[in-house]
Amino acid sequence: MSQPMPIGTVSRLAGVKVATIRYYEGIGLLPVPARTGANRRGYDIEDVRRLKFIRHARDLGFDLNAIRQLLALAGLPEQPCDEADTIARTHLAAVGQKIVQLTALRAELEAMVERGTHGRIAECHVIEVIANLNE
Amino acid sequence: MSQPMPIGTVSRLAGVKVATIRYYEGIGLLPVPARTGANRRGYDIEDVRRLKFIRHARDLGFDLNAIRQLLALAGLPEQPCDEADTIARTHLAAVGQKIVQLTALRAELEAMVERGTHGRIAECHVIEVIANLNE
DNA sequence: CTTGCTCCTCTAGTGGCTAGAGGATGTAGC
DNA sequence: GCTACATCCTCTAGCCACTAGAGGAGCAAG
Repeated sequence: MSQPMPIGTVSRLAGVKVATIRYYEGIGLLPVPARTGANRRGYDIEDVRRLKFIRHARDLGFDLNAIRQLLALAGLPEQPCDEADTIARTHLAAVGQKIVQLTALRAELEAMVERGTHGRIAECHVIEVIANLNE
Repeated sequence: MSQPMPIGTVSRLAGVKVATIRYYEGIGLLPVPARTGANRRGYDIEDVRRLKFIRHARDLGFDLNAIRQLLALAGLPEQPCDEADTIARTHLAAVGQKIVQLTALRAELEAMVERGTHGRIAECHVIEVIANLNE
């Protein structure tokens, strides 16, 4: 068997910070690793794979709860993949919603900023708009 | 002079929750109000205006730090409004950035989800993509 | 043997609130 | 006056996903 890796190595290989790895262990997202004689955590390739999975899912915007479920599913190759699909679709819908919101927001901000930067605060369009927004 | 309003009334008028008003007071965003004999906060119209300003700015996505600056500027009508404009433009740029990011994300999620929901986890496209994302 | 890196644990902070405990006061109806 | 009930008070802790830092132990190279 291969030597266990120290946390710093796993961190580099998986692209996840040392502190974050310990955090994931604390919340039960990563299994508690064996310790060396000097009380250091020892990891193997499987841990690196799991951390990469987590990081990729984070990059895709999944929250840790969703990732917890996805990890559980990934460990059951015979199960149907409906559930994983549902998680992904739900997230996709949320991202779409967010884009819609932000796009509306951007339009409002653009309208607000459009008029030039000249003048005193007393006539400042930005301040005015915020002060008098409908309702 | 008008009677001071209790916090619940201000809350209703400004559309800001009671707990949030107290929170804003705690972080110095809202001036510490006078108290009635029974130790209750007493507010006036000016406080309602300020809270509405804060809420509108929050709705526009400004963070409390930016709002703190905008409030300070709003109180100086003779100052030039460049600074307020800059704050708004900076925020607008951030929103634009976020939209770009989320749009890219959405494309990735769409590609991931596109293939049907059929099959076992072992062939699940969603899990596969997350497990093997580049790098 | 010293320097400097990595590792350990533990605590507290980030932003912007929200929820709840536990108690005092005010108001309305009877 | 009494009884509900709403509203107010303070204080603490929780949310999410980390991050930062203190304070100390161990390990490898020169």
